[in-house]
Amino acid sequence: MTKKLSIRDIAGELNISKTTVSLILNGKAKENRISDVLIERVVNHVERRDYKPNQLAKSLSTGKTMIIGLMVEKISDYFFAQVAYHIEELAYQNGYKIIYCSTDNDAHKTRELINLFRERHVDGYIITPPAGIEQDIQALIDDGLPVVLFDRYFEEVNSSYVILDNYKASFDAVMYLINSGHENIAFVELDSDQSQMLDRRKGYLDALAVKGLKPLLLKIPFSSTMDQKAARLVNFIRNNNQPEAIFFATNYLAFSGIKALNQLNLNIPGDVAIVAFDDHQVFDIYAPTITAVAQPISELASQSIRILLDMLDPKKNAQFPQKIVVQSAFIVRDSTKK
Amino acid sequence: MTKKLSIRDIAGELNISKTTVSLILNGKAKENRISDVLIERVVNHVERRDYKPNQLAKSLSTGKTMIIGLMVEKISDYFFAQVAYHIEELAYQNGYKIIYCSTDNDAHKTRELINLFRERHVDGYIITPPAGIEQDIQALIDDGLPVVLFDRYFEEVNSSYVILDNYKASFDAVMYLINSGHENIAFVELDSDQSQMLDRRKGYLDALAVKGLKPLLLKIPFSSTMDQKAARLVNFIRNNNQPEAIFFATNYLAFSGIKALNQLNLNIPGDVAIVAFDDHQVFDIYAPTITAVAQPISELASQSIRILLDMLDPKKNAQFPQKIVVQSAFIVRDSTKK
DNA sequence: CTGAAAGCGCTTACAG
DNA sequence: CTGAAAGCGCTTACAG
Repeated sequence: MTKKLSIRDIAGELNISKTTVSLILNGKAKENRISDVLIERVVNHVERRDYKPNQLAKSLSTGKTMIIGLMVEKISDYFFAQVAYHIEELAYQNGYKIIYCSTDNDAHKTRELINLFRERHVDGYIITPPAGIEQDIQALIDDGLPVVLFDRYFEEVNSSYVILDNYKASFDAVMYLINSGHENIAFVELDSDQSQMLDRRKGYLDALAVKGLKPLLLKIPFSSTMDQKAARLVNFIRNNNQPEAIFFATNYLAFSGIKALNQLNLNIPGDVAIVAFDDHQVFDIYAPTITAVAQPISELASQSIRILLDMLDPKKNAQFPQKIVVQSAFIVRDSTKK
Repeated sequence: MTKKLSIRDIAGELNISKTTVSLILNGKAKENRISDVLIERVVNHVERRDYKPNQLAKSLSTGKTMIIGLMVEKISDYFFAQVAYHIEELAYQNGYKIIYCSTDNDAHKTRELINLFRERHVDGYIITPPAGIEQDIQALIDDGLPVVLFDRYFEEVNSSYVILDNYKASFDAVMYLINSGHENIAFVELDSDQSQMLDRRKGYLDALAVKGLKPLLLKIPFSSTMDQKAARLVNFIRNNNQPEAIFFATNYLAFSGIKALNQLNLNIPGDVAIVAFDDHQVFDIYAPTITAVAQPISELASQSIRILLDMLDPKKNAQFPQKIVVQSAFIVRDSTKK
């Protein structure tokens, strides 16, 4: 392993000072009135020698790491994986790297991860926060660190965030079911009081209320397995006179629901119509295809990273916090055909 | 934002030197015969003041970043997302963080990413290499950097790797189809000469050869969309006298295949039996459920990170390169029921 | 236009 | 047992 080149080597080879090299490399040559000839000589030489400044040393003296911490609920979940993929793209395009991790929706784990990221001096944070992490987010903001919440937010924390208009998406989806002639419509959700769930539930309840229909809710623990979820659903469907339609608050809940319906030998949509919140590649392939509320993934991703980059760039002079609410698309497929 | 505590502050507050604090914090107190009393005083004080050493400064002087670079084909792909999730877990447990990125199977992009990681001084690399990146991998190894290839490897590069026994998995899957009475068995693969594809193809061809059956292959470009893939498959099935069974070399190819079969109104498994390489959550839910070759994801992940950690820890004194070949499980479901 | 020098916050060989 | 000092490789205010 050949010794890595340092700025001192470059300066030495050129018989000039490190300062001059550094200024040129950081685009501050003009404002220091360094001659074009010298600039070119340095740039050429750096290129020829393939010199790359040590980012660690750079970070230590500037205080910037050019790293963004991305904390999603679970990176192996299709929705979050897609979002992460887009955010990564955009971050790299802007010279930032991503360090990511999964919170597993666990406040304790998330707290430790935030501390790790702080120790690493990441420049900014994009977080899908679990319940119970409010104070840590507030502390980040109080310390002047750029934070964008994503997918959900906290009423009591005045932060930037990017979320879906969950209420409207849910309301519209249920209205569609009602207008298709269904009356006995169940809502299957996670056992969680996070903002996105609350809004989805509220949309469901309000839509039913418009027509004076009776709600029927099932809450399922986030951390249960697919089979446990399916088992709960089997019971739920049996014990509740087999609803005409079921609205699932997430796509993996919908998968469990499909499994349950198969176990009960119920036909979709003949016996039970279903709608999933969050689209999935497979919904378009399943027989029948599954009607879904689609989140605009690339928009969610690009808004989040855009806000963060704006925060990171004082020249932008943007106002914060920015609270972005994005609209979903309702994709009608066969699982709701009468 | 309160000024961050530094080791000099701690030393000052305790009226001792930075050296002593540093040695104690790095567990080198004993070998420097520092008194237990002092150790305790320092540890307590550090705790009380909640002092966290600046990792950047630490990295600059030690040359270690405690960061591992993880480059997968596409983080939003279910298989890679799962593997990444496990690797992340294990890395964090061992005090390492992960910086990840997707190669998109593109050598040019991957080359840039490797350079970025090098500039960042990541301590080690886990990579699913695209074709054409052989020399860059070799350069990494030549420079003494720990590298573990994953999912595929290069004949011509003598590196550590962790892969599936693709040949055997494929051979066995096709044998199962043959023994179930199928003769006209197609293989749908990616248009790629990477090791994992070659081995899967070879397994297929050899299994057919055993019984003297005629192969029927379709190659599909990696970068096509789901719909483009499905369209190709529709043509393929039509033009080839509708094979009795189709073996898909990846799970997303299988999804395209299912879509194609649905478009053709063909029944699974009545008209066409199917098997997918790489299991997927949804295969267990789809009606019919889909027979698949399951990769042992957590084993693949844990072996990869284990080798890398061994490389990173000279005390382990392990031998390298290590070449690990892991066995798959064949999960029979309804899509191959006669 | 350019360079010497201090500083970022650690680690560690060395001297006592 | 403990501390002063050099070094990791950058940046940047300051002086000329």
